Amino acid sequence: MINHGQNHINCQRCHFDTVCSTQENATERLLKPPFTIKRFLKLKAKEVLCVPERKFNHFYLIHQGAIKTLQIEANGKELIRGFYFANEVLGYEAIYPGHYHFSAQALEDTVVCEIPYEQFLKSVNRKPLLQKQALLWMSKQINAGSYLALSSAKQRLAAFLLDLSQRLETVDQRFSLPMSRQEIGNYLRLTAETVSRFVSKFKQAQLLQVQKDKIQLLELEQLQAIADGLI
Amino acid sequence: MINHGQNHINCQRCHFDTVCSTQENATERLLKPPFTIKRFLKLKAKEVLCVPERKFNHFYLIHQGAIKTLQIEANGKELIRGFYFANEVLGYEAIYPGHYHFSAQALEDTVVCEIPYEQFLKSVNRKPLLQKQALLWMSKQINAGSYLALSSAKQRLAAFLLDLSQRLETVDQRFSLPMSRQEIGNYLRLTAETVSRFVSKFKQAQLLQVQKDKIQLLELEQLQAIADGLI
DNA sequence: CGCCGTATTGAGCGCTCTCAAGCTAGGTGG
DNA sequence: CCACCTAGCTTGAGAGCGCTCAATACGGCG
Repeated sequence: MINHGQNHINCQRCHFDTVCSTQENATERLLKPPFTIKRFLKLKAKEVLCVPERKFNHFYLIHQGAIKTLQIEANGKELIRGFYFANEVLGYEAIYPGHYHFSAQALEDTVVCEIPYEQFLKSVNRKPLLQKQALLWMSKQINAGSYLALSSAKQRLAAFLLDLSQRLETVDQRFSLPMSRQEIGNYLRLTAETVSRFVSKFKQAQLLQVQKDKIQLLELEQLQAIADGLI
Repeated sequence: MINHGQNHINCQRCHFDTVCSTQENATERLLKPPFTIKRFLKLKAKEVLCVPERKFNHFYLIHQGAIKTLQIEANGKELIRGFYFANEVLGYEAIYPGHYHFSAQALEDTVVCEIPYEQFLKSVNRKPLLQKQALLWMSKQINAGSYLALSSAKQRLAAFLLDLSQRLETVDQRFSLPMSRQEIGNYLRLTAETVSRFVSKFKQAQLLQVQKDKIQLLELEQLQAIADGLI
């Protein structure tokens, strides 16, 4: 089950710091009704955060862990729409339809912060800087996963790995893949076998080291060249 | 060359009506410096609206016509990122990087309205409703072209045609394709030949009528079923 | 009418998928 | 401690979808 609580959370780098009651001074807090603006949810691996058709009311900021969003196609296939990691926000895509049209599921033990949209809107109206920030985040989201348009499996996989290594803010490009080969393939429109084959080829070419979910990118420039279709 | 002017433009359905000087009353106008908030640009077919690396300062609302955005990949291939039609806005994706990372080119004779971003931000701060609208539009943009993730050529093409027929607000699903087969393919990650082949197959199956760029969708449900991977 | 760019259609190839058989690592129970 | 089990990963062989290359048809325009 989802565990609510606020202990041991580091809010220092949160996008929503200016929305957040913990960041506001006493005067501001007195002007507002006595509710908690944010709420933490602790999810175990594989736990579901939201389901399709659920009304959109909240953003979810990932504090720790990883989330995947997915749709079930009419033909029954699972289609992964995105991965979300620490300091990223889930929910912008649900504003327009007014409901989530995807499921969101934790890939590993994860802590998210639930931010009421209405509260966010009110906060935005009082804070021009937050307004500007919100447009920036959403603009960033529009550009997310643009490498999915690349034509070959090799290109998309190389671009995906480079993207991960950036977003996970790794040291030495060393990180754990929180998702399975099947999930990577599903996201990149490839089969798990094809993902596995190209990971092996990259390993053989000494562009990376990999052992199950432990991976380290070694030759960033070459991987980038592959993503760019130059190799 | 780009022709500036404001004659014969219908602003009734514009997203930005509340930003627009022509919509504001005299009192509001007196409070502001004497500049034109919006400016119309008339583009001939194939004319370029913006180029990569140009600093982002403006949204472009398409009043009439059609625009494509494209990038040149490192390997020299043209990659079409999106099509924009009447009443759609180009530019949200450039907020975050701070510059356009694509070219935008008119597919046919086109009229766009240039809206300064800074002006837009100021307007947003005074108008909570516009604020809410802006988030809606950007959210919509995040979801745009989601059918590009579909796995087969047939699915993507069917979804594309259905998308066009909606966005062009056609009568009887009858419309003109403003882009070439090559451009469709380029957007859908297919070759022009593959596009042509499947258009022919759809025609043969009497799902649509087509003659060069004139097209009429006949069997929407069947096309949708194809897009859904059910056929 | 002839020219040229675009669209169509065909034949063969190659990349990615499908299906299937090992392999590995982690967990369980004797 | 090890045999066993299971889920996910790897690797191989063959098939099929979409690409490449090429020939032909169409249509707009000078």
